[in-house]
Amino acid sequence: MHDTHHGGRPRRLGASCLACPLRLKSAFKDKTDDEIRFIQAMKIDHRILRAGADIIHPGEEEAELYTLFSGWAFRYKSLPDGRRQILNFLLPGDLVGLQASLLSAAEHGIEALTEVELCVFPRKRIWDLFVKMPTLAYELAWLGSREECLIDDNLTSVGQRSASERIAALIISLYRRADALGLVTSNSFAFPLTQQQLADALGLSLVHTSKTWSRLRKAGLFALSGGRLTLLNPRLTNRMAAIYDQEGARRPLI
Amino acid sequence: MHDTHHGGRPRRLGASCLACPLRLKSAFKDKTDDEIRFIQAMKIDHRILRAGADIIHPGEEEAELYTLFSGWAFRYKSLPDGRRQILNFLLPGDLVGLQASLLSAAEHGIEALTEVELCVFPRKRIWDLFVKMPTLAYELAWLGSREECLIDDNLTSVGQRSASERIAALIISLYRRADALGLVTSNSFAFPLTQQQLADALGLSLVHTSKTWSRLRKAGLFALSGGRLTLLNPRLTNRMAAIYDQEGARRPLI
DNA sequence: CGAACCATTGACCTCGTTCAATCACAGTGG
DNA sequence: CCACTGTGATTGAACGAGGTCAATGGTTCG
Repeated sequence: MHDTHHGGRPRRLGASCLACPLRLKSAFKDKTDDEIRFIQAMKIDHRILRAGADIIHPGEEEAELYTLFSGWAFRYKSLPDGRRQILNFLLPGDLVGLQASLLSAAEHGIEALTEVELCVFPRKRIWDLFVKMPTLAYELAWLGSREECLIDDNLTSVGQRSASERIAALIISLYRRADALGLVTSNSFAFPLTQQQLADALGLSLVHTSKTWSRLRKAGLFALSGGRLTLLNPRLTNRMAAIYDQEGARRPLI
Repeated sequence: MHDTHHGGRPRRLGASCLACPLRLKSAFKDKTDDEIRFIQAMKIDHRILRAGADIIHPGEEEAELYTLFSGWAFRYKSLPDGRRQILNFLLPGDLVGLQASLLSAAEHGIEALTEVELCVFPRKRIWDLFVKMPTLAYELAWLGSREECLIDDNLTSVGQRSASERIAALIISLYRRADALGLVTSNSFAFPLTQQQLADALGLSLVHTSKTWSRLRKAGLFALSGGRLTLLNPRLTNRMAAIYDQEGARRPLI
C-alpha cells in the first residue's frame, strides 16, 4: 500500500516556515520574521494528496485555507448535467480556498492535478489574522485580487478568442507563471494536463481541442514529450494570443 | 450646458453615511456607528458620471476605490484588435475598483452603463483601513471574493452554455441581484443594456445575440418595454440556465 | 489477455459568425 | 415642417468554426 501521507520525502510540519524553500524564489516578496512566525503558528498541518483528489468539494461549508506548496491544482465549476468549466489553475505558492473560506460555502470545487503538498491553515483563524496582522490581511486580499485578474483573462479568452488563440493564451500564461517560479528550463516546463482538462479549461470540446492542439504542435509552436512542454516560438505564441509582455513584480507568499 | 456634477438632485457629499438610504435595503448587513463613521471620514467625494463615461480607464495606475451608489456599470477587458469582453456588471452597493486599487494597475476598464453616482474613497487610505478597522478590511476581502464568484459564474456560462442558456443565466442573475436591492416590481426591473453590450457579456456576436434574444422573447420567457424587463416565466428561465435557487444572505456595504 | 484511460482522426452536421440590407427613432439644423 | 445623420434593433442568406458520433491505437495495470 502506498501511503500518500508519508511519501518519499519527509513531512514538513515541523520544518520552519522561516526556512521555506518556496520563499527563496524570486517570485515572492520578502517578509519580516514576525510575519513568518505568525504564518507558522497558524499552520496546523502539511498535507499530501494524490493527483485527482478533491482539495475542496463543491458546496463544502467548512473548507480550510491552504497554500499550495508543491504540485498543480485547478478550480472548477460543474453544471447539473455534467458539463464542467475549469476556472483557473493553481501553481506552487498560490492560495487555495480563499473564496470558499470567506464566503463560507464553496461555489466551486478544487482538485489536485498532480500530487500536491498543502500547508493547511484553519479558516477560523483568518479573522485573527485580520486583527493582528494587517500586513498579511492586506496580502491575502491582494492575492484574492490577483486570482480574479487571472480569471478575467480566462473569461476574455473563452469569450473572445478562437480555439488556437485560446490554446496559445493558456500556454503562454502557464509558461510565465512557471517561469516566475523557476520551473522553466531551456523553454520547457512540466505540463501535466490531459486533453479533457485542457478542453474544460478552454470551453471547447475534447475532439476539437485535440485537433487544434496537434495542428499548433505540427505548425512548430511547441512540442510535448515526457510530460514536458517546450515553447519553440514564444514570440509567435505571444502574438497569437494577442498578449503584450507583462511585468514580473513580486507577490506575497502566505 | 448640462453640468453632470450638479444634476437635478442635490449632492450628497455633506449628507451622512449614517443616513445612507442604500444601507436600509435588506440586502446589506448592519454596521456599527463606529464603522459607518470611519467610512464617512474616508469618503472624499460623491461623483456623478453620465452613461458611457469611464470610471476606471484600462491600464490606469492611480485608480481610486468607489462604491456604486446608484446606477449600473460594468467591468470589461479589450484585446488589441478591438474585441471586448464584459466581465461582470456592477449594481448599487457594489465596490468599484478594488482589484485596480490593490494591484495598482487596472488590467481592465470600468464603464458607467447608466448615469451613476459614486462614493469616492482614496486608495491610499485602504491601508489605513486594514490597520484601524479589521472588520471593514475583512468585508472588503469578502466583497472581492463575492465578485470573483460572479465572474466564476460568467466564465462557466460562456465556456459551457449554449446561446439561449447564456441569456437565461444572465437575466436570472441580474434579476436576482436587482431583486435583492428592492429594484424589482411585479417581476420587472430596469434593464439598460444594449444588444452590443449583451453580446460582449455573453461572448456571442451581435447578430446571433439579437436573434436568440428575440426568439426567447417570442417564446414567452420575458418581455422588454420602456427599458424594463419583465420575467414571464422565472421557473423556466431558472431551469434553462440550469441554476438552483440560492441563498439571500446579507452582504456588507462599504 | 482484457480493462481502462487517453490521444488521434475521419465524416457529418449545426450553432454561431459574417456580410448586408432594412427599419425605427431620436436629434438637429435648414 | 422636413431632410439629414447617427445609433440601435432586426432579419435574411451564405459560410465556417467548432460540436457530435464513431472508430482506431497506444499505454498502463491487474
